[in-house]
Amino acid sequence: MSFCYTFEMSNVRIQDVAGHAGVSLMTITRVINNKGYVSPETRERVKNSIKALGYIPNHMAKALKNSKTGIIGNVLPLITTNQVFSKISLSLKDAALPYGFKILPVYTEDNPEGDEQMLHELIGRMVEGIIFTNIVRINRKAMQNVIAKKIPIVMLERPMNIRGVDKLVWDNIGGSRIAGSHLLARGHRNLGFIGRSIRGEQDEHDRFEGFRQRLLMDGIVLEERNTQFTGEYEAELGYLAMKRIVEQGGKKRPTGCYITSDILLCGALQYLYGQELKVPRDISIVSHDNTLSSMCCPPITSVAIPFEEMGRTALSLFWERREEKRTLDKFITLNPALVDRDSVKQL
Amino acid sequence: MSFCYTFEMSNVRIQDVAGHAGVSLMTITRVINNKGYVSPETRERVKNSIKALGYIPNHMAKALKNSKTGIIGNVLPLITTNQVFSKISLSLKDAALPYGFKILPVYTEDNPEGDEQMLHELIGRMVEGIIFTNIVRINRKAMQNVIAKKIPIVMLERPMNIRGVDKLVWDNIGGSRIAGSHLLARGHRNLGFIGRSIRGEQDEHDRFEGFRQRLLMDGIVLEERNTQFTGEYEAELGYLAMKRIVEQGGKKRPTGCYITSDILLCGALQYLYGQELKVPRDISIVSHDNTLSSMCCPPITSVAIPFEEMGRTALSLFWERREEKRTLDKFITLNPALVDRDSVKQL
DNA sequence: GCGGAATGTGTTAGCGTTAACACATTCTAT
DNA sequence: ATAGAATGTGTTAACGCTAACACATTCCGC
Repeated sequence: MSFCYTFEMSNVRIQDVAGHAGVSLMTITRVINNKGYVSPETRERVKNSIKALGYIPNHMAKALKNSKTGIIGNVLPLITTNQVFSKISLSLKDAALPYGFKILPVYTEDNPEGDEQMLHELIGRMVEGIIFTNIVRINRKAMQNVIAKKIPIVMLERPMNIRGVDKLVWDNIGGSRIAGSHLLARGHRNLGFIGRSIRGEQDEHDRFEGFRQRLLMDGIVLEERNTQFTGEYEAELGYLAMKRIVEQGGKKRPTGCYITSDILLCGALQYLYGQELKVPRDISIVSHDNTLSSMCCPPITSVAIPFEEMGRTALSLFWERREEKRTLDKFITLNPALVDRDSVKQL
Repeated sequence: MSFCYTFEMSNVRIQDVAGHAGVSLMTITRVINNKGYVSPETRERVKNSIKALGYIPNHMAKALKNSKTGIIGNVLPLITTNQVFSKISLSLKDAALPYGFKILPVYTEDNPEGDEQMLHELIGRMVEGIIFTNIVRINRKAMQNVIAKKIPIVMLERPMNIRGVDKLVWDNIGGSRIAGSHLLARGHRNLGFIGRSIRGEQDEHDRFEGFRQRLLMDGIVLEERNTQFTGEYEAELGYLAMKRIVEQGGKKRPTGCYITSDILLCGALQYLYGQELKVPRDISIVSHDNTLSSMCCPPITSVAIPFEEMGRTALSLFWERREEKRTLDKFITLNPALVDRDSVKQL
């Protein structure tokens, strides 16, 4: 009689707890949600019943009843080699915590139908906000349907041109300018550039333009043979790009080079390693992203993406629209900073 | 009258579609779920109404009604530098697709209370299975509560010793033996080892033991000064470990070295780079994980974790327990394979 | 021409939860 | 003493969906 077994029913409902504690189910809700009046004794009894039965609240039922899930969807491309995405996702998760929200990552399939399905997936799960990471080309109509539902939306890094959403990017032009300044400040005049593409997304275009323009400010023109566009972020393409720059340069090869992605950087360094060219002895290098650059041989000076600030800002944008009913779109640009790892030689 | 506006109500319910199409709501369900008889004309009309109203099924309500969510929880540690976890998570996602399941990643907080909360979170979301990645020390009682609910559970990489769950690991002993064999086959006799710890998790212990034993088979004893345990997977610690091995070895420093993690590898390579020691000219290296090793300078021969197979096997274990009502626990060990990148010199 | 199957649609109840209201009882201020 | 607030608990209906059942109508074989 006084033995207290833990009954492990497969599904303990509030109703069951109510029966066990000898009260109505509303009292249980009140204890769980800390709402309304419950006498201390009853509260204690209910708490014991909850423990005894191993009751676990059912989020689905709660969500259905309250139209609240406490979930923000995070749409991101599925790439494990590029840590940029996972770092952003992580920063979002951390930033969401104080607001009492959870981040639900979902991956783009990179086709218009998949987009629509993914958005339906999110809406169907009753997310209360959506944060898009690095998504450019999402089905426009599907997006507008979501916006019409008044769900706060934040677009990170590569926002699409659409109204009713907030945009948050870091300053790729500024970051690349900093990279250029750093190389110039240490006396480099003959410079190279390895990036993904100019005919691509805005961010990559900006990284090229920022660097080019900074050089121009000092009257330096980026030579065509020292400018390599790879088309994709792949180590192998970085390797080939650096190979071309070195081979085509001959004696006149650049003394310094800016590489717009740590993935490309890795490949480029592999080529240099094979050629017995040392950094920064034989060539100075600055990269962008600051993800893998700390792990490279040698560690590379890199333009750091402000991940934490990104997460925090994204969530405050979400919150403003949600709680403060802001309807005006915001477009925020964060400033990157250089992490110096001495991969640029003083000439 | 014939104009067809797209009404963007914030919440279109089946009921609304039913009203629009002039049928009862059951007919709508039948069309959506492709169940039961619906005449072609009615079906067409319903489909049009669904489109016109922009109806999106509510997963929460569905889940509540059907006790089915189509979601498998994936518990994993939150580390962005180590790609092992994200690669496993990705392989699970891909493997889950043909079964019609989605993977919901949740992160461990690394404290017993957090564990319990996280499990409650998953149960509350009505996941139909849980896959633990690299989780050793989870609140035992909380785990048993979950097992009692008959939710299929698979533990990957570092399974805890508990009944009622399936375990899936890769052969760390075998993998390290392969690493040893590779170095021995190319004539190396004076060998080094850099790993995390022997007093730690089983997997790291196995990686050490496998390597040590393979060497012993050829009568080679791993010298203590050539054996470095770092305690954590951090690049800096790999750097220091390699530094010690090289400095303490002097002229007798090892000709080859096995490093049990790509993170440690990166640090070790940075030290070698700084000392003008080239791989494999001055020292040969084999690593474990095959994540960053392809990005290193130079690319490093590595024991590859069979990520895809891991995902597929994990899901078939889940499926067996679920559909085929298997109750006997399974413990499966997968075999790693060496990816040769010529970072070991023939002596 | 009639029983049984196939076809097509509707009604009811309930998944687990909680807001809104209702109803007691006790306390407080005048 | 008594209105009104504070305290404590219960009842009802609904969130959006679908299984189970009910009820038509048409078709087919003998």
